Amino acid sequence: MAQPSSRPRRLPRLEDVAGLAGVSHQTVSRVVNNHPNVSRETRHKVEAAIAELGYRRNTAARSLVTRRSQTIGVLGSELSQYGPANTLLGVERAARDAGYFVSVAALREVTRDTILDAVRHFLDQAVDGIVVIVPHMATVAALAELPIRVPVVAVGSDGNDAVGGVRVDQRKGAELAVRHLIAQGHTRIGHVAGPQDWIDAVARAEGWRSALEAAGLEADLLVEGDWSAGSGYDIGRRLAAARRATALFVGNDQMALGILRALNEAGLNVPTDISLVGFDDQPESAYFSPPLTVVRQDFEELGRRCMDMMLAVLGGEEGPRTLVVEPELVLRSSTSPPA
Amino acid sequence: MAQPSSRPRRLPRLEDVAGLAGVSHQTVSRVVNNHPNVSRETRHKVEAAIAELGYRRNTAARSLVTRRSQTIGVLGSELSQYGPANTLLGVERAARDAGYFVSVAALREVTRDTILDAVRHFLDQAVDGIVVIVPHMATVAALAELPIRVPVVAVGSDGNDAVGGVRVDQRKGAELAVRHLIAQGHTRIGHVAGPQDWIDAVARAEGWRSALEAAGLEADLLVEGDWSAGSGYDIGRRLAAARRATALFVGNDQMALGILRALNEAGLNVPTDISLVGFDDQPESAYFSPPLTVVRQDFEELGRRCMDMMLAVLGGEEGPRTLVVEPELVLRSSTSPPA
DNA sequence: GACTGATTTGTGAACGCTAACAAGAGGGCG
DNA sequence: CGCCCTCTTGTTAGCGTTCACAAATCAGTC
Repeated sequence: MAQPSSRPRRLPRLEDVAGLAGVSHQTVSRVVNNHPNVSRETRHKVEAAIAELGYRRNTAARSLVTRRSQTIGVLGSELSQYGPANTLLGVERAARDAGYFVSVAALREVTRDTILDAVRHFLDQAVDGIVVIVPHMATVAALAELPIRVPVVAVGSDGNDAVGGVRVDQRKGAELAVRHLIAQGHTRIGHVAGPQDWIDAVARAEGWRSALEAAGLEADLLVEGDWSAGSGYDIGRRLAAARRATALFVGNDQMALGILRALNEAGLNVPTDISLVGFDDQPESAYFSPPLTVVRQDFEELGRRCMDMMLAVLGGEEGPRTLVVEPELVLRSSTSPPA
Repeated sequence: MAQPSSRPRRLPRLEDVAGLAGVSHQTVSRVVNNHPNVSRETRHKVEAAIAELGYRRNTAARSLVTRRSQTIGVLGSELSQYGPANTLLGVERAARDAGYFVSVAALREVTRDTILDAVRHFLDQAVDGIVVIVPHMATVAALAELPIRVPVVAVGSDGNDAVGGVRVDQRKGAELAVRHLIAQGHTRIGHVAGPQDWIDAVARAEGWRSALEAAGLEADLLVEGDWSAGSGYDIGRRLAAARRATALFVGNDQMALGILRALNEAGLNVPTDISLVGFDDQPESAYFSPPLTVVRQDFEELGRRCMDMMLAVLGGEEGPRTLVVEPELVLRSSTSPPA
């Protein structure tokens, strides 16, 4: 329990444990690595010595010889936003549970160069795999460009033979939202999209379009924002003046908040005058005025799945290279039949 | 430029570069580490060889001998929230700029055990330092408990000789908010606090109290939430019914959102019936209905400062062990003189 | 009781790097 | 010319693991 009075100047190593247990360093190594061929008795002796000395194996020495670092690199952008942040958390949890370290590189700006730079950073660290949470179109292209020697799993992308993909079915989510509005009797349904260099933004716009077309409705009211509440506000003001739609499918919750604010200022009521559906379901959305009907995606689950796929690849499994998570429609009070 | 047709099976090492440049491996090492005593000519030869082979130094081998891993561990909780997430980003940026890797461990639950577990995780990785973004009271105590051999900087804590501290002056932020309300003529100013096992929550409550007392006003209306919009909503409903205060200083923006929703439902107007000040200033707060007056804290700057302090300590500097960042009051339309 | 095969343990050599020291080259000066 | 000093380069020995192999032990069998 108590610390030994004089602290040794170096951390104990295999050799020290071996000496105390009266075995060779190799035997200790076998115990530490759970090799089968160690007698019960020896194992106990060694474990006792390990406990007594507080031995922990040296990661650097280990990776030097195994050429594996037990580290997963997570390359992310917009990591302060609800979605990416929770995906990161999911990855971290699954990784640490599996005995991996998680190294993070955040991109402030997403360009070919910043991506390559971050990947180099990870390769310098000799990560065993890279999880990419950079939902831009540019990402996949940039990744394909450089000969990475380690497995890569990219969130939001479709998998291919070089890069695994785990994503939420954005298109389906969009269809859920739009079909709900159609079912309520809306016929003029607009879409406030995210920037079209984002994979998800494109997929959501496609889902919006396909759902409308399937119902024989016109898909002609699309405006592009930048995901921020501010851009939602600006768009909301314009839409309030035009009043062409009775319902809006909005690319994310933040823009929906800005739109809500603009409509409110313009004296329009949600949902009576205009219905609104958001996307993501951050915890706050349930407390907007009015509470926002949304398409929910489970980001943490997404992150966990990424890591599952990564572990499978690292384990040499041949499994699927792409994995799709289902979104879910959550009804609240920002939608109602048109007046 | 082009890849050599047959890719070597191993990555090049010092020896390979040395062979190509016609020098010893040690000279190459000197070039790589920017040692001064290398002739200009040799340096050029070596650099050319490095470039030709695409040599990158092996981190594991390097840390094995230097006993330094060039890695900073970031221990965080609530990392999906705006504040902690941005602090992490600040740390990451500063760390990567300084040539460090950033390893993350996220706590799902903050207890003595989970903290110790994560610290052990980092020590196994032989991190050079640990940045702690776990704004709970329990943190400092838990950290003090175990003999960590590396520098620790904790966000939100006051520094002591064992642990460096970088924090925003929460108390001052609270005072700014409350003084603003007092200046507008409010005399019944309540506080919706965060959980009192959070360092910041306590400091904000203290600031609220001290500002009121300094003005000779009663500090008797304090309710405790859990930071979430949901708890803000519940509290808001109760306060709307009681109507004891004409202004509320709210512990964070999310709770303010919930309160806004509750007051709205109750038919009360903000700011006419009740003024509201939030804390943090997440980007959305400017688009609440009405836009929220807040105390802003610069989380990314906070993270950068953490890393600055860490680098100073790692560099052997004796500098200050505690660092305070100033908050700022941002006026929007959720505050006005009482009716 | 020697032979076979499996199980358990030990030995030596990497892994790729840096630190410490040694050696060689060159310059200034008496 | 010889001495000392500085600058540059090379040599050797670890750092703490794991891997490949060798050796020792233990049964079981004829």
